[in-house]
Amino acid sequence: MTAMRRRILELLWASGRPTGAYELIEAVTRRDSRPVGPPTVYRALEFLTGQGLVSRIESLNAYVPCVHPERDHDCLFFICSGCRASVELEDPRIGGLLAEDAAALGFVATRRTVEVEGMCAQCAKVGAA
Amino acid sequence: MTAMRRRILELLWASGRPTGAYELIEAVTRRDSRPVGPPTVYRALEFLTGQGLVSRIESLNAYVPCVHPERDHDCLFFICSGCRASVELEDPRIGGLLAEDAAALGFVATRRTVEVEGMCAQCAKVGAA
DNA sequence: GAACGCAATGTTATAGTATTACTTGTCCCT
DNA sequence: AGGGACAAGTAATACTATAACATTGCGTTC
Repeated sequence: MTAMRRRILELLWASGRPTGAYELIEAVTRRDSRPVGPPTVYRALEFLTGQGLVSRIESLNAYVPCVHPERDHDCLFFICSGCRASVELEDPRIGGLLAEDAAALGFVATRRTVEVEGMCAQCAKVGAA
Repeated sequence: MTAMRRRILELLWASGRPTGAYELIEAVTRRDSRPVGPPTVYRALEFLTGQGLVSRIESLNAYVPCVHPERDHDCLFFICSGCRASVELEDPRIGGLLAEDAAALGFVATRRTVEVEGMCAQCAKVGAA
C-alpha cells in the first residue's frame, strides 16, 4: 500500500458514492496541487480492486470502496438512479446459484458482476410524492 | 422495426459473440458501402435493447442478441475470456433472490445486470492441457 | 397534391473512459 | 556506489458514447 493508493482509497471513502476515474483524477490533482495522469489513477484502481478493497460498478463505469474487504467478496450492488448512491450487499445464496449454473455449463467462473439499478427507499418515496 | 434496426440485429446474430458498437459501425458501413455514424448505431441499439431483442454486456461494453425475446428477460450471462463467446441463461431463482434482497432494502428495482466471467468448458479444457 | 407533422436517420463535433509505450524516480540489497 | 524491482510520471492515443442540429421520408389533413 503506497501513498498514492491510500489517497485514492481515502477519496473513494470520502466520496460516499460510486466515483468515476476522471473524478478521482481531478480530486487527486486538487489534493496534491499537481497534475496526475490517468494511468496513475487507473493503476491504483487496478491494485485496489485486485486486493478486494475496491469494486468497479460496471454499469456506471465507476468505483466504490468495498465494505468488507476481509471476506472473499460475493457482493452485489443496488444502485439508486435518484441519489446516485449504491448499497453493497452480501448474499451467499446468489453466489451459490451462480456456481450451480456455472457447473451445469462446465463453466469455470473467475469473477461475478451483480448489479441492480432502481430507486432507493428514500428516493422512491420522494418520487412517488 | 426499420431496415437499419434489422440490419444491426442481423449483424449481431451473425457475429456469434458479444460485439462492440464500433465493430457494428464498421460492419454496417461495409455492408452498405456508405459510412454510418455512431449515433445511428447507438440509436438502433437503444431501440433493440428497449424491445428486449438485444442485451448489453456491461463488463465488455458489447451487445448480444437476446435468445428469448418473447419472455420478460431475467437473463444472466456467462462470458468466456478464452473464446470471447457468451452464453445466456435464464434462472428465475436469481431474480427471486434479488427481488427479495431489494424488498428488504425498500429498493425499487428497474434493471438487473448479472454477468459471470471465466472460461467455458471447451476453453477450460484446452487451457488445462 | 401541397403543406404539415412526426419519427428515423445523417452529420459534425465533442465528451467521457481507458490503455500503450516509454521515462523517471525510489527504495532496498549487496 | 551500482543494480534490480516496482511504483509513479508523462505524452500520446484508442475506445466508447452522446449532444446538437440538419435532413429525409412518409403518412395525414385540408
